[in-house]
Amino acid sequence: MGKYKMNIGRKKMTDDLRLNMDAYLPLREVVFHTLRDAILKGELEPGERLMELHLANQLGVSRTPIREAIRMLEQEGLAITVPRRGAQVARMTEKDLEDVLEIRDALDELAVSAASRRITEKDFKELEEAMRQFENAVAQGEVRQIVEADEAFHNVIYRAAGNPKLSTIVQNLKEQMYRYRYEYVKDNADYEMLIKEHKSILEGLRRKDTEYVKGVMHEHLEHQVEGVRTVIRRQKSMVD
Amino acid sequence: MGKYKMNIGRKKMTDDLRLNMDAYLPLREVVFHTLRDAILKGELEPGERLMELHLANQLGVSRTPIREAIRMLEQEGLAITVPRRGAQVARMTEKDLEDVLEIRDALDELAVSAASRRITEKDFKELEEAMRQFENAVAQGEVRQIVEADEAFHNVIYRAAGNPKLSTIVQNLKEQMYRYRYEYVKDNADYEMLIKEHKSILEGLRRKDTEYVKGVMHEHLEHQVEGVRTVIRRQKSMVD
DNA sequence: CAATTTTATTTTACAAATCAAAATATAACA
DNA sequence: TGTTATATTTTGATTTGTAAAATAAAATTG
Repeated sequence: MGKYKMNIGRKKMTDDLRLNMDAYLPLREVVFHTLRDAILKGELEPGERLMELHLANQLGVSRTPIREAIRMLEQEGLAITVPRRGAQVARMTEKDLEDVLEIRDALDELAVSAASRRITEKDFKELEEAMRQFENAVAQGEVRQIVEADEAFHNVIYRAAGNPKLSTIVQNLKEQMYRYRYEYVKDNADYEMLIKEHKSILEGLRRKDTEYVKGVMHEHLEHQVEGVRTVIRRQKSMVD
Repeated sequence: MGKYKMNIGRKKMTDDLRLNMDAYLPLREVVFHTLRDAILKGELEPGERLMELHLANQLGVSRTPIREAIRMLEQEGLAITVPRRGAQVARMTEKDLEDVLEIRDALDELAVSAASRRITEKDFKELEEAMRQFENAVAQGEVRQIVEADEAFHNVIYRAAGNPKLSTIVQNLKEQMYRYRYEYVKDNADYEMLIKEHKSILEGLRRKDTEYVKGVMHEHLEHQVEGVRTVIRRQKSMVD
């Protein structure tokens, strides 16, 4: 069974990747972050091949740091590699999406109940600030900013939960659907509803009404599922 | 601040690591699994340095696959690396333990409720088999077997939940405390209670009494926390 | 003799060149 | 046209070399 024959991306490879060298970090880290960003922003598309030599030339480094960065991406689930075939940007199926969101739902519950216990006044200030940013971004229609402000809002909550490992895991889960989420926010999102939900979450946290916040959070996530599902369906139908 | 001066392990490095070459896998994968097993079994102790050249000589490979394997361990949280200082086996603090278990608790809840919905008769058979194995191992006092049977029992449940990503994450969380758990099972565990709890879980799943199973599972985990906490305290006091 | 400075050694980080093996693309042929 | 043979590309792994940082050892000085 030539099961390797199918599903091998052969798409164009983005020409413009640049390293951000200002930080003093091991090259592999810089490469890792560069590639990850490119994947999350969609510059490197799902299925696109990650060829060592090509990337090395493009980024002006040797194959060594490229290879190490790919191992890291692989472990994060952003790339998958087939022996002797190399790596490609991970695709996401609807099932993958559902699995990820099932987990996020559980972890959001944890985050919310831990956060309602541990949240400080400083955190509330940050939440309010993130909300303002979000509303501003919506007003200006800046998709990138909208996504980032939403990100910031939720990160405050995860941080307030006081469990760094939780933040890391959720961050990783988010990353796996980031590219789709961007599309979703751009085309399908009901911003007004999102704003309302953020307000409810904030307010519920203030009242320490954990169950209520859990509920809102769950809905909030549910809306994303639908949006992202649409995007994935669309992408899939483009491939066929 | 010479903050790098402290906490650098300078322990002996195990002499006997062997590669298991029978599987046809990229060398980096074989190395990765070899090192991971060594860490989980405690052959490589927390804080022990992972020196490329040394490992390369020991395993009879070049530095390249060693480096790539270290990147993978790093991403799994089993090793930490400081630039220009190299990698060492990750240590775990009590706080780390609590964080991990807080997450596992949440994911166990998810696993249990998903599993009670999706579990099949075949899964039940496997659960029963794992229970038998566990009881046998207890009867014979084989610690390694006990741990493995317990592992198997819980893995059936995670698998029954039908969410592979959940399994992966939980697996990873478990790994981070595996070395301590082994010690705990050896010295502190109340086997009879564990057996009872397994029975209750199985029975609860049969009755599809999700809330009940969640409760037992929670207790089950709680007991582990205490045991592992003891081990960590002991290890810590040995370092000071 | 202790504390500091200098020197040497070790180790990581990265590059580059090389080779085998597998996968992919191309050309030749029936 | 479809299959087979050939060439090319790409990964996997090794080896060698070099620079820079960290660590250990030796020399120096107060």
